[in-house]
Amino acid sequence: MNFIDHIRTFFPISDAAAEELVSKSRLASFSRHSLLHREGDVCNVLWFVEKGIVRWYYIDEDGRDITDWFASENSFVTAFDSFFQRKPSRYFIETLEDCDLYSMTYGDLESSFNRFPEIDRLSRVILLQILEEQLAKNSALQFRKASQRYRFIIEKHPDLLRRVSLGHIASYLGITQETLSRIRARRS
Amino acid sequence: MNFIDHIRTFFPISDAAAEELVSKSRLASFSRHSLLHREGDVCNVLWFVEKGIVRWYYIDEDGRDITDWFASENSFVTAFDSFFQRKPSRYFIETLEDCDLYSMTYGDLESSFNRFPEIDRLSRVILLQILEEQLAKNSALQFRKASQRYRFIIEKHPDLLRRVSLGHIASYLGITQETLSRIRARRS
DNA sequence: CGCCGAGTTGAACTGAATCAAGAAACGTGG
DNA sequence: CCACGTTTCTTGATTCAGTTCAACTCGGCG
Repeated sequence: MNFIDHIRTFFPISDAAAEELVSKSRLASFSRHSLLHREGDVCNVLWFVEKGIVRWYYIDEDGRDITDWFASENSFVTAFDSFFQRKPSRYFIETLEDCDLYSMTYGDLESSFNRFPEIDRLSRVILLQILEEQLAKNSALQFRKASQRYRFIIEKHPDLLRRVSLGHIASYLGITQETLSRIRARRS
Repeated sequence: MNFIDHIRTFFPISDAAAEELVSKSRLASFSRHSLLHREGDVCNVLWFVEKGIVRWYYIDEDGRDITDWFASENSFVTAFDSFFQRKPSRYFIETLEDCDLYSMTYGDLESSFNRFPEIDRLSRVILLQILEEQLAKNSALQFRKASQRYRFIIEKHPDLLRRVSLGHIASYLGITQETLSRIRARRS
């Protein structure tokens, strides 16, 4: 599935603008455990996951590797704290499987913004989707106990359980791997 | 301070677009504990806090009232899960002090989008600010213990401690009021 | 065959929730 | 301006979920 088809499921983009986006993007393959973006860098690329899954994480004050987000097929990914605002990021992005990703540079997207106001609007819509998922994750984790957090994954992102290692999921949920393992054992 | 002045601190808006926004917005006063928006409604208004402080919260599955966000002077507020996407919200918004708020309806903003692409872009920039604060809050809370969460408030939002009741801050931090009270007692 | 990463299991410890009771602050009306 | 009720905050005792640390299992792979 091409990313234009995906966009059209939620945003009525014109053929001209679609053409523009396609001409500015290119498809590339990455083997698993490729580092797409590194903390401290200004992120210059917006990716769209055609196939595979990537992980978005940071290293906290205590040196722990904490997963903030996963993006699998039909998701846009970039260092959202960096890409649009052109400043160094605190996140890393890595592939967890072999991936096929469309990519687009900031410069190209910027010039598309100027020529097609609807692309500007599209980017707002995508940001809203991201924001909304963040809010949903927040309320699923804040103040909830481990078993409820696990249920969140089961209900909202069941595919992750099959594709991602337990340790990454545990840090995504804000619990330890051991606790997640025990919870999963209880209900099986 | 007018909201146009605030916008101009981070976005170079033209006089024409500024004029448009001013003409579409109006200033109103609300006494403390006014309910600006209710769960289940589609939020029709974007507010800008000229004076005062508002709280953004939801009721979770167990019936607990959980504060997700505070907005004080020079912040934009709306039900971000509802306003742009025109669907029912799961959040409430209420004033915590007597407030002066600029407001703008969705319809007016929508028509401004069409006439001024830069307003479209401005809204994207504002969304990014919101998203980034959410990300920062996430990483400040996820996996951190109560005393570290408290430090987050002290460092990033010290004014809140003076203006907002302890119970609201505790739920914002994802801990109980009793725990917050004890932490605060330890260091003072 | 033996190593290695990923997952499981166990035991001890601990931070925070819960429940319950008081103290302090606030504001409303007499 | 005081008195009362309400809300907000503090303090204490108990309980429990989840972390930590450590050992062990399992399956794949060189």
